Amino acid sequence: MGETTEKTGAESTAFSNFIWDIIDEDLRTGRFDHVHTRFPPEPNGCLHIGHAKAICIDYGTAERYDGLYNLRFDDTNPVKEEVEFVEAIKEDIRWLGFDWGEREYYASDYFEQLYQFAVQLIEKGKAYVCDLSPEEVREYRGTLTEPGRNSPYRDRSVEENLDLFRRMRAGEFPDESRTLRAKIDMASPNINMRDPVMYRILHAEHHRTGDEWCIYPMYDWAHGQSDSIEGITHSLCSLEYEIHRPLYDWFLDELEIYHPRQIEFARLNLNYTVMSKRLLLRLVNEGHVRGWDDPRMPTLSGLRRRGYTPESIRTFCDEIGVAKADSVVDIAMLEHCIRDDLNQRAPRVMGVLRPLRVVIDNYPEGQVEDLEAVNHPLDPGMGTRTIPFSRVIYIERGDFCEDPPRKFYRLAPGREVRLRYAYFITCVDVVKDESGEVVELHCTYDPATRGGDAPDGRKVKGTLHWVSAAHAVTAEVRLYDRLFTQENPLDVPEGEDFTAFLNPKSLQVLTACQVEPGLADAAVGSRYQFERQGYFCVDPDSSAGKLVFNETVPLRDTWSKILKKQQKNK
RNA sequence: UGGGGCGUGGCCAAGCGGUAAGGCAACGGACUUUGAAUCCGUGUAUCGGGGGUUCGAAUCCCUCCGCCCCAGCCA
Repeated sequence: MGETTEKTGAESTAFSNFIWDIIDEDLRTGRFDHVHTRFPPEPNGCLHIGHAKAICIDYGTAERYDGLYNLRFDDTNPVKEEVEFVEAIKEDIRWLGFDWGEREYYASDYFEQLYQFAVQLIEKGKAYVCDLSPEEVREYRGTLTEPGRNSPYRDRSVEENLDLFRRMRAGEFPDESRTLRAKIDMASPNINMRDPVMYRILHAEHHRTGDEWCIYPMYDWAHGQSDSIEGITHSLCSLEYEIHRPLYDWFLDELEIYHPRQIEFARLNLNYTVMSKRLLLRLVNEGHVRGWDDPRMPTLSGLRRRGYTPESIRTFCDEIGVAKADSVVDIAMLEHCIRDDLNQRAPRVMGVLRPLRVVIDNYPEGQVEDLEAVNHPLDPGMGTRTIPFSRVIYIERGDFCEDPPRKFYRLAPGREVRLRYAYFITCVDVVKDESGEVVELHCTYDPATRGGDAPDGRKVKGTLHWVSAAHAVTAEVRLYDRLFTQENPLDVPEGEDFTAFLNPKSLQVLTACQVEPGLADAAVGSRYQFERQGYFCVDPDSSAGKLVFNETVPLRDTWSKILKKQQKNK
């Protein structure tokens, strides 16, 4: 992002993190003379914003040091992984703005090499075929406080192990009947070192290798060697792998192959949402959301559909920083990033979400005026447009109050306000239905205030957005709120489930919204600021004649704070 | 409980022995044809607690406390 390593002192301080400190040191001491990273997703689900953080760290670090980065799918478990996810993941990463070029790899590319590595370990007497059942393996492993016991198959001869392992590969044994295990130390205080499984038998079809294999490497056995094969210098990963590092070191050292340096950082947590593929999958499968790309989901596809820009997500990832402390980032930080980005780039339009009909009594029947409006008050380069004005318009229901509270400076009986880019109007009458609900307003306008300025210099406090009733386009607008009502949805009472905290009002659909006519042909994905309301994005559900908008994020709303304070003081 | 990590204002997070950056949030005010944006301003931070070393410690040592992770033939 325009950052170079030649920064001023202030900038380089602001952008430092402990990973870069380590890499600086590695480069200085000559441990490495370049930087090559990788992002290693498992294709078993969609990427979420937590992955975006990891990608920005992995790829951003490589960019910072003018190095390379790989994309490698950790596809070592055929029963969980699907091609659809590899495609979705690639799309998400590209959308985020990263290009891995030709360096797209798969752990499955290394299956044969990994097999040969395993044979090497067997030959060194460092791995053995174990016939213990899954339950027995668990029993033999011991507990956190008690050491494990050696497997009775631990001392098989090299020849027997070689033969058995070959036959495992040949498909002679059923699933779960045997495993290949590393011979390390069943008494290690680090449970990962208690003869971990390297291969398991899985008669399952793999999305890339088909039925070529019926034994598959465990992640722990595949990961470090994959990094080594690819010449990764800095293997950046999340904290939970820290305790696996001794195992990765052991494998690499026993194999005597190139040794990357692993550095662990804390994964991203956001309040009011969940960030695990398993839970996200449940939300999808149980129908709590409409899919992985539901705009309420923290998935990249969801955020994209919601209207988030890739730039805003990358800025967010930069701003939250990188550290080793577990933390929960306030969703307000993310919202700030998208507002900041959209404020600069989104053209402004007017759209009335909850229309209230207003008749301007003294405006000539049948007359239509084209009024000029700027597309972006901060960027004249974005040009202007015209908006039709006529005798009957719609304003926002919330912009009228019959008995206004203090400091309410919108429309009320007898009050004058400005219609943006149009005229000053004064409310002269309120029409209600039998139930007492306001259904229509009558106003008068001041012809001298065309464009929104009064020649006599009189001021109005309020400016309202509006739309001409005869010209407006009807649209559906989907308003979103946080998916969960509780900051930490996982902090559930006994017997409860995180779904208990699902926010019933996370989606609100408004079907009778009226937007300015220029929006009729808005392209799917285009983003706008509906003035005084928020940022909206055209949803793919839109079709010719049917516009659907997603609310990306509302504008900050000082008035609602004032109101809340007033009510509290009562 | 064994092991591995982590604890800096409400939330992130700099800091690496010389006397606590920045962002978000919050709260004032200015400005305003978006109650937006923008601009100004506002925090006594027990640097998890307690000892110690030092002229001087968030930074070094000791100790205690709290939180997270590991007992998948998941990744």
